[in-house]
Amino acid sequence: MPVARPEPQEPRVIAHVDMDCFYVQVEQRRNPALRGQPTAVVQYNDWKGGGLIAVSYEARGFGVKRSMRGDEAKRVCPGINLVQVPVARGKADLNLYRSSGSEVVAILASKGKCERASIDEVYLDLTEAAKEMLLQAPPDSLEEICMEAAKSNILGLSSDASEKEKNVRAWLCRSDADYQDKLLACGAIIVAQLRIRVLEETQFTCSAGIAHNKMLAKLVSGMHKPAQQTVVPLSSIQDFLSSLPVKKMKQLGGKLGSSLQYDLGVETIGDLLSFSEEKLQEQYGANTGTWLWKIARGISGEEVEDRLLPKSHGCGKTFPGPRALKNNTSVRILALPFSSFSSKIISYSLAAEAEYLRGRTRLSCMPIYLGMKQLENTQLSTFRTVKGWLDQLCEELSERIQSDLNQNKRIAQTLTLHARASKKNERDSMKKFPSKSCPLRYGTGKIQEDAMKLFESGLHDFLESQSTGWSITSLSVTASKIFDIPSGTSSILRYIKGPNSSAPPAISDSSSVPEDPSLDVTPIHEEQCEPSTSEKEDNNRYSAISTKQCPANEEKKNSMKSTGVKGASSILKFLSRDHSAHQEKRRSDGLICSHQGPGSSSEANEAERNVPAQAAVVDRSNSGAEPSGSSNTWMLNVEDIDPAVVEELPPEIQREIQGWIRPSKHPTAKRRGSTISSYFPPARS
DNA sequence: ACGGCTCAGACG
DNA sequence: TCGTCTGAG
Repeated sequence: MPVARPEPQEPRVIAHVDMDCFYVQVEQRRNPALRGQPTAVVQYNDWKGGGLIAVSYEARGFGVKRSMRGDEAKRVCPGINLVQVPVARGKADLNLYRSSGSEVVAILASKGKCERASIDEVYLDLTEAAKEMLLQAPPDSLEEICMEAAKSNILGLSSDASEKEKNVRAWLCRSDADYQDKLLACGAIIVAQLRIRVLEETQFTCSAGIAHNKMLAKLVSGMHKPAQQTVVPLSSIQDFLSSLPVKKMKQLGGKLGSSLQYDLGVETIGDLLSFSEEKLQEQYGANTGTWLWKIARGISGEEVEDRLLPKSHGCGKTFPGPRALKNNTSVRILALPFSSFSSKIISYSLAAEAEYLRGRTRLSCMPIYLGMKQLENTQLSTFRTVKGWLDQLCEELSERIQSDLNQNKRIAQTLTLHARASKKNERDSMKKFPSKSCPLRYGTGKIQEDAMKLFESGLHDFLESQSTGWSITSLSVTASKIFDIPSGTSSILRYIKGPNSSAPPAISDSSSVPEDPSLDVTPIHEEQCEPSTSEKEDNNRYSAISTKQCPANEEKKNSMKSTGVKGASSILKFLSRDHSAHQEKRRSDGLICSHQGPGSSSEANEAERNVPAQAAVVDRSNSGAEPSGSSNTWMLNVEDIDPAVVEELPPEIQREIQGWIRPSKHPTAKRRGSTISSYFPPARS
């Protein structure tokens, strides 16, 4: 539900910039032959020509619409070019569009506060820039208003055909306008210039709205498309809103808007004016009521956030209808001679059969025994299918958070799994599959492992001790709670490496050791992708400690003393717990609730939930040297830090490491002694 | 059995 | 806090 924000007293200049059929433009830039042609971007071409997700304006002229199928589009526009979105790991891959969007954001962020609102939209707060212009070079002093600005659409300005551009110039230069509209005029000129820069530097066109708040800017940015901008002068607001259908207002496109129509008889925003704030609050609660009252008057206090990057990364795929992940996709029928389901027909998956034929599955797993055995078997098989997809999704997610780490120095702290599932022939089939989350550990393999555990946990809750006939219709994994890594983190590195890297490592007994070029660091891809999927060129080159390859503790200490410690990788490796111990710990402390059979008690489970386990150590020492702003980053989970090793470090270093640790808020999470058990605190006070 | 895949934010 | 729900594009 929307909520009202206190509005700033000072007038603001806000712009909303919206790329024109963005995915199409990205494809047109990649293949210029598509320019000027009716074109649409589709995903999943196999079923009815795929679904359209972007349509060029030429194609729109033929009546092609978003959310037509490809076949349908061909019907109304036989000449249309259908471009498929890239596919990777069996799913749509939007990275091309994401990175193209970033190009645009980088330009638009140059003139003021910039908020990335979606892959192809931003809000700008141009207040300061507009004030500046009004002081330094007001529109009426400019001998020539830039062409693009003169092509603006001014809401409420009489748009007589040939005179329009002249009128617009006049409006932009009006010396008798009130202050706020003068600011808007400056904003319009700035936005026009920005849009030209975007076109020049990216070849993309965009449209924009310029107004005093986000709501109005957003409302008009799409009013004149493509490649145009629209300004909302103060005097035009009431007329504009009064005739605006409620459903057009952002946040009112869904149930709330419908409720306004059907429960209050409100058809336009203007109709809202006849309701008192109290009445609206009574109907929709204090927050939403006030919000409604205000938006009816063009008031919106929402600030433009200073944020160029997304707050979360998610990867998902749906498995609609017959493609649902289930144990009986291809039906084999087997009548059981004796079982509790003796009269029933049980199906099992082709995958399980194939496994059996390959000799990978033991006979006892095949459905020749009792009903229960058989159920286990079919579930195992479904798990395998789910795991396969989950692994794919996690692989993509891992890649995305790693490049976020390298390029933006941000760490995600929470991993969430969501699924949709349905039960066959169950009365309670309305029940939803619960989402589950846990602390996020970096590394493809770890993410895959944790995601699968989360899935099992969710499935357990979903099934509630029944276990037949379930299927999965969607899967997604999300990384969220993303924080900037604080700068000045690794004094430990400087300390250990010495003031400059030529100095001997202070921590080592042997005083002079040649600098080791981090050979012992294992790239995480190699570490964790056993079936070696097509390894792409690592332009996101990050490295992580491989716990697998850590020697045992004693050995580690010795190697530390004898060879010295060189570089972040060695240090992190040194700090980390050895792999088998780590595994034991995980099993006993249970970062994620492990699957519990029906009837097993849940109190232990309760105590082990939500144990923070994420930490990071980042070597930013060379980040200044990297021109791209991307530098190698080493990660270490705090749970992998060996407290015994830490104890041997100098006190100030110990203190620093302790500083990474935040006490668990969960008193039930019992720890032994000084076990490091918490996670790296986010960057801020 | 079809709009798929993302994102953000509010609420309890 | 986590999980659910709404809404947007």
